[in-house]
Amino acid sequence: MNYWLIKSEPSSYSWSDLVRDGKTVWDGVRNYGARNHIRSMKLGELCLYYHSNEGREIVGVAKVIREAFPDPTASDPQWLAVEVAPEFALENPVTLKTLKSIPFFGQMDLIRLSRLSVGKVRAEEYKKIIQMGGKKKTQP
DNA sequence: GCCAACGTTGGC
DNA sequence: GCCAACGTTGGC
Repeated sequence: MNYWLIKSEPSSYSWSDLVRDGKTVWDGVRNYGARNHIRSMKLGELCLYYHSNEGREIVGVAKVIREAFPDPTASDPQWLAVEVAPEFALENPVTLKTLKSIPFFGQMDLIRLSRLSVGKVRAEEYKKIIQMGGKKKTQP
């Protein structure tokens, strides 16, 4: 079981958009590192959902409901997409600032490679973030 | 709005 | 194959 972190600017597609839609195709990734991560995503694996630029915080967790397939928005079939659905929201979003202030999280892709749109998350990191944020029971 | 980090492109 | 120029992303 792997854990991931997927980034989106709320102005283009926010967590609440995902909740409203029930699921979405995670497309538009045009970076080799991120693409490799998408390729390793397995059905049922969980992704921290991070809002970049506005908010700069992890707001919820999404689940992979379809494994990698050619990105329908790309003309080149090498680019891949997955499909994700909302799993649960966080009671208290965990901000980038908080993560940066705790040395434990210093190894995260999110911190080290700030431009990577799909990053890997260690199980311990995932657990701690959920602990800190708290599962929201009424969502989605 | 600025700038650092990083990826991509193109000239040589 | 190197490297400068340029574009994009994302934090601040």
